[in-house]
Amino acid sequence: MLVGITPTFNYFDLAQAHFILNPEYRHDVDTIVEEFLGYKLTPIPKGQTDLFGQQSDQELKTLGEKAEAILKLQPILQSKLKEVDVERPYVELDIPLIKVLAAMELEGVYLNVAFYKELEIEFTKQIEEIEAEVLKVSGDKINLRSPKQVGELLFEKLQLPVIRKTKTGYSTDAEVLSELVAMKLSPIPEFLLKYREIEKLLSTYVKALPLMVNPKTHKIHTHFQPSNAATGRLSSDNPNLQNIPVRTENGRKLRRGFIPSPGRVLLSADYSQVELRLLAHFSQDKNMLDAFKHDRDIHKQTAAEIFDVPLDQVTKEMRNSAKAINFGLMYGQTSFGLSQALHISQGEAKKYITNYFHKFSSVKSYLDSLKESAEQSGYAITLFGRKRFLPDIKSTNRQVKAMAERVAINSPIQGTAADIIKLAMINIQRKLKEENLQSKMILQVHDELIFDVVPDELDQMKRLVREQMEGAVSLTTVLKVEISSGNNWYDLK
DNA sequence: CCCAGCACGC
DNA sequence: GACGTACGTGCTGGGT
Repeated sequence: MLVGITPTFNYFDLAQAHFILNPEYRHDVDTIVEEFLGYKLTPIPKGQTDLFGQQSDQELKTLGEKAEAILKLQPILQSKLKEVDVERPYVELDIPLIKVLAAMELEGVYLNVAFYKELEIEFTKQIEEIEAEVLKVSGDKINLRSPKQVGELLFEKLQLPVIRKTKTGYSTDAEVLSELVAMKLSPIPEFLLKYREIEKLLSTYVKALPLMVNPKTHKIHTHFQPSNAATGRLSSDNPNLQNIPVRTENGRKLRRGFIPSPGRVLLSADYSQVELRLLAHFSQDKNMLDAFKHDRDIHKQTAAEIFDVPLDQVTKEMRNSAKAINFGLMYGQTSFGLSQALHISQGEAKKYITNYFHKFSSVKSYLDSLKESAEQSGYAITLFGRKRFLPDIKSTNRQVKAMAERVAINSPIQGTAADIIKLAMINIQRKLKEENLQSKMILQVHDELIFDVVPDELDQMKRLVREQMEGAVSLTTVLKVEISSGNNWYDLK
């Protein structure tokens, strides 16, 4: 499509078929040929991948061999899809999504480069100020980007207490630094936290993104990878537009640089609590279904249940604890993990979890059933029949088995959410064409879609997008979508 | 060139 | 006694 070739027939996609068959593997032609045909392709020499340049006879032969292999593989993989009973996600989701993703990539998104240049100056100044402050206190000049040198400064020179070690030395991550800040033994840890925040923003986003603007289109064209995440999610790279900061105010500012086409506006639509709603649907837990039915604050509702207080007596701390439990549920979190997240004792965390499962007993039995079914069948499966094979679920190594059990819990939930938004994207793209709309879908961030919208179409777009996202599937719980529009990504909140 | 450590998102 | 929450991408430093 990027070179002007648009397939209009029902095409076969080798990588995607292989991804559906076994999402954890690599999906390049060479690997698949070895796996299914049992021989090795002649390697294509570096720098000879330009299909439209001059080719020597040897190069043509090598390329021909590859094309022949793909042709041979098609019927083999297609019957395998049938045999493994995974045709549905292939035919209904992943194949129709390919053209949608190509259109989104080609469309791209505008970046306000001048704004990023200003941010670069501002952040660079801050970095230099922090470097000067640290130098003032510590005496010698070190590279603050080096965890090794930072560790030596904190734990040898300054003799601060070692909180945790890594494989290679002292741990200096944000959690460690925060603990050191709380001890008030030195001003340095606080400086380091600030330094890390700003340096991350500078190196990964502020300096990097302007370099990714295409000189012809003046837009950023991310690549959506449809076969990189084992749960069926998409990933985004070159650049990754699925991890643009939002948590800190400094970081969130970067979203002001993502702007609509001239004369247009951005529109975002995100699924509210989609994974917890899926958990409610799958488990059929009365308490949870009821909370969503009345569109209550799910974390507050959970807190009221586990702390056994009326809704209006739920404190911020109680809600926060409940939120951590809800979050951890879907990942198979342990009492240790929860205790770390909430800064409480492991015994206390264990009580929270026990109490949760007492009140939400169907959730407990559902999560147990996921483990049992994975052990029995050998795979985890989504609502649309996407499978993820889990051989480790039978491991005698407890740690390995425990990891597989967490995957057995998480994959059906995360994967079903991915299936649902894929279906919504396919349907939205079809509707945009049917209704002859000029607005474009440009980004997907797992539970959120972003559109570049013609102002005259705004009301129609809001209605269409909500309808397609909320109506993608019919569940015991309703799916809820939150919509907003604005003149840049920051304002979509 | 690769790995470790770290940090950003959902 | 160790382990300890899913899925990703990408930066820098440091050793080979």
